[in-house]
Amino acid sequence: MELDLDDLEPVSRRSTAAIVADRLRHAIMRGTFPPGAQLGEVEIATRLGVSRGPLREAMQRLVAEGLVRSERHRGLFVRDLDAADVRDVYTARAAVERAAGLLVVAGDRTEAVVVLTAALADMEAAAAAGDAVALADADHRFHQQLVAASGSPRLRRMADTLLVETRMCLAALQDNPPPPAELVAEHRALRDAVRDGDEARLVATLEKHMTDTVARILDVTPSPRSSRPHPPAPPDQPL
Amino acid sequence: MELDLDDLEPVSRRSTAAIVADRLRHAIMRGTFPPGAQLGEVEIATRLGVSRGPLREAMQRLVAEGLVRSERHRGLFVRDLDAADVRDVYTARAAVERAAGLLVVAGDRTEAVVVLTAALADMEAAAAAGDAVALADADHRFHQQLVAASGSPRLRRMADTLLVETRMCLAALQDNPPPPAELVAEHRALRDAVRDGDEARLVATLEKHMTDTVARILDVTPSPRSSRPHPPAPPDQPL
DNA sequence: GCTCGTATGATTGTCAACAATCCGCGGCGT
DNA sequence: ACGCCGCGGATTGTTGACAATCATACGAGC
Repeated sequence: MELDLDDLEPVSRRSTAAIVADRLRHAIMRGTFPPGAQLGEVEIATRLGVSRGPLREAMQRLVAEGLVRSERHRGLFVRDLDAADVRDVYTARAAVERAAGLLVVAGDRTEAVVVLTAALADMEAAAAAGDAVALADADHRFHQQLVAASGSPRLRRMADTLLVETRMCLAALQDNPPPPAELVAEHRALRDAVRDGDEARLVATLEKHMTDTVARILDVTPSPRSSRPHPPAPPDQPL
Repeated sequence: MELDLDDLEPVSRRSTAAIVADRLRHAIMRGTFPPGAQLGEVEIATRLGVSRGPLREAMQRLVAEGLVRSERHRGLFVRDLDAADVRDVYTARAAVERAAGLLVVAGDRTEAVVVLTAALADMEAAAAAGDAVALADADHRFHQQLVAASGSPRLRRMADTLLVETRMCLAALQDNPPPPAELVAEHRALRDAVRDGDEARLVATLEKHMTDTVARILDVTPSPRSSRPHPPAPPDQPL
């Protein structure tokens, strides 16, 4: 008796707080609000067309995610990440994506290969076009769908949060983009490892990708203009 | 010129939203609000002596953590976890605690051994006294401090959330406690692995602990009174 | 007898105003 | 000239009330 009504989403959309949180997350990710910037409640509320009530709820959600820092009677500020935070984000990402990758390899990986290949194609296209932001978008989607393919909602949520923080880091130095060739090559290696179902190679490639990326970020951080080869990891210099 | 004023917390305490979020988290953890229960805003707000504004902010924080589920114009409900969620919590915990354990072993593990030994002693005392809730508390603290000793704030936050969910699972079947002897033994093995700095043994012990625990939980779930040995993992039976 | 439409009660979503607190600036005293 | 004190402006924290929405119960119609 059933038609194909399987995937009809009910009209009851999400709460406005969730929508506002998404909007703000996107804005922070894009760098619209630079790290350390104060988020005035009234301005943002009026700009989004909502009152301060829902806006504050959305802010609390972002605080729980660690994207904004709340100082009592001072205001809400976008968290600025120092070098230690960058390393921390990538160690956490390594832990989450490793677990997700193992689940993907252990399960049905055909669908995963499809979506990963699609994201990889977008990366290649963006790299060819020299579009840094599209490249970052595709990179983001690659890792997002890798974790999503694991079928673990908790790993997925953690990865989403961490990926937003990753974009925050990258937005701070988007004038100094990573070499697209290496990036694409590393992701292709990841896709290949998933395709072949090679656990060990997937894990090794993933961890190498993480350490490489954090090195790429931190090496160029201290002085964005000079590209000296390898200053041995400055202690804690802020971005 | 400095006295020992290092750890003086400023008078400006945290926002009330954070406080009520902590309070609610504790209540959910203890099982005061059973899974699936509706959380009436006015009742809880009046009971806590705050208005609905801060309470809603705290609720959004808990929603972001995945502890409560919000249905638009219906209300807020404590998330009830089925068997798949239990497995998911423990796979995520395994990923996080594995990474944290590796960081601990790679770094200065003397302090970690101290706090882990203290938590282990509490577990032994609770086990000897037959106090199930104290045992669960000590267990909680053991894993919490293991991750905290890694020095990674993001792993710490993830672990805290996951540990609360773990307690939610356990609260649902606290009338069917796990055998204390095995629990203590496994944690002692974990502490020993950390003490000896044996990466491989630590990881192996950790993953065994996780799979053992999830098996303990799911085996007794279908019919809490009958303790048949090993029904091979019921597909998705709710708690 | 069953189903559909309607009234009702309660709960959530939203808003605008009030109170408390903090930062920056000018004036005063030393 | 330097430091302390108080004030003004602005922002956040909180509150209570209003509007929108949904679940339930009851009665009419087929």
